[in-house]
Amino acid sequence: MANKRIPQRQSSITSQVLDILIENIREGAYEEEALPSEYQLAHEFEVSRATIRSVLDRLETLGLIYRRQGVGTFIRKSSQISNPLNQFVNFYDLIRDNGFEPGLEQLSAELVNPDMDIRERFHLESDQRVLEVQKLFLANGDPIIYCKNIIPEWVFSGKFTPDELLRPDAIEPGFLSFFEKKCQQPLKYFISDVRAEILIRLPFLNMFKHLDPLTPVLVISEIGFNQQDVPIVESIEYHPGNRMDFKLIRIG
Amino acid sequence: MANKRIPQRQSSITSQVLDILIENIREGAYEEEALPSEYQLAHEFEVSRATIRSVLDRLETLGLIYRRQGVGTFIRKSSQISNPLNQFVNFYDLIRDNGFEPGLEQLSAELVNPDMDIRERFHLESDQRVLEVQKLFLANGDPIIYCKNIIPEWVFSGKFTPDELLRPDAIEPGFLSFFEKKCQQPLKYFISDVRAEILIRLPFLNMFKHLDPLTPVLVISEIGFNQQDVPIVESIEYHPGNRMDFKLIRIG
DNA sequence: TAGTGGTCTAGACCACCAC
DNA sequence: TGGTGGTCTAGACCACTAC
Repeated sequence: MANKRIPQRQSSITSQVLDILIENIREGAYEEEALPSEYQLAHEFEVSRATIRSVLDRLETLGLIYRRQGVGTFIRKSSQISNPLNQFVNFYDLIRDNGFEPGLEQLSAELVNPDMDIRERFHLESDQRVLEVQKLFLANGDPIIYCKNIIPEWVFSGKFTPDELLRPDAIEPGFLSFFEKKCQQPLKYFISDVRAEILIRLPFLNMFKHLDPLTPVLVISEIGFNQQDVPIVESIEYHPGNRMDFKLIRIG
Repeated sequence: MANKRIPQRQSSITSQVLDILIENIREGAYEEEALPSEYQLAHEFEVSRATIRSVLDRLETLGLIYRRQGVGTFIRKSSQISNPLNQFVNFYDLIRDNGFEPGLEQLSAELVNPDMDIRERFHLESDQRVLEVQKLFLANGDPIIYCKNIIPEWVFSGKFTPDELLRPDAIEPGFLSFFEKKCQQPLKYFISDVRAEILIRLPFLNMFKHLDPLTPVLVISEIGFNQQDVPIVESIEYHPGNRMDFKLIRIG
């Protein structure tokens, strides 16, 4: 039960331990759903118990584990499938985790002059453009999520030729690493807004022809911020028909 | 700028500091939206910096503050209005915070024999009953949230006469303190599920007669667990028409 | 009683930012 | 350069659970 991997100083020790533990949990290490004790983990990873505890705190708010005082730390089995409302999530992986064959279709990608609304949201001058990408995620070939991303030009300017940028694989899969690796602007947090809609009231009805126009649609609009708290992306996601679970854990 | 209140050992120091800071923030103390530095707070409250940091961590995930390395800790102004998807929330207060006059109408309250579904969810034997409460929250007199609570009898048995229990003010307002104070079973966490629906497909259409039957409805079903991870309440909330913001902050 | 998680401390060093 | 938040340590004591 020893961990071969011991964190090195490059990114923070905490985030390395976090990654390792998440991987271990997903791979089904840890028999009986019980993690080693905090003392043991601290010893195995050669870090202090405080560090281990901060990692376990993260795992707890993510809903991956629960802890019982005097007993131990356990894997929350029901939540092996990630709950996208609690964490940054890659839809491609999420669809696969839900047992479907994921697919992606890029509908459009263009540099446009934003309207006033968008300009204000991103604090843009009137001559600055934004990249607008529309795409469709598929599950077993069926459209399941319609998604629209808006990214101000300054975020990626100079790093891509227009050609590279508009290619379907420029951003996805790996939305998050696009910002981190390619733009050197990792996302720090999202502010999201959740609401309900009806398919017939939405402008892209035609993409979901196979669905009843009265299908309810869960709409999540998110604004992503970089380390300096500057908004660098807006993402609006439409989930018709409640085909996926949106779980959420709130800890008092 | 000194804090008159210094935490005493009764509940945890952390949660006392948390309460005080939340109160200070809501009251608009802290000029310029900047909190004192962590060292200063530690000194004012006479606790260690680690304790202060764990409190600030909580405030950050609640979306109440943000931190800038090398600069300071600031109040997130946009989020003075609480985001109920991130924290335990009292709808009564939430409605008031959104600028409406809150109201509450209890539609029914009865002890019933649960169906199989509920029995399984709460691990109940077939002779155990549950309290089922239906209520309507009002904003300026208009119904705005329809809510159904289910609580197994063992949670409160022996603590109330049937008469007390079925009174409209037995549970609300102060849903959370009902469990903490009256049942001695504070809620530790909720697992929620978020989905979209359409008013016309729901069985209580008649309560929202003034609304278009095609109004979209945000549905949040939650199961609340006590300190021993035993489910003690189910709450299903229907929010027609997106009249309130459901904000959410996710931190990477 | 032994072992677990929960809380808290005191102190160190780093990374970042403004001046 | 000084002050801020970010990370990490080592150790203490408490509260709870199981045996």
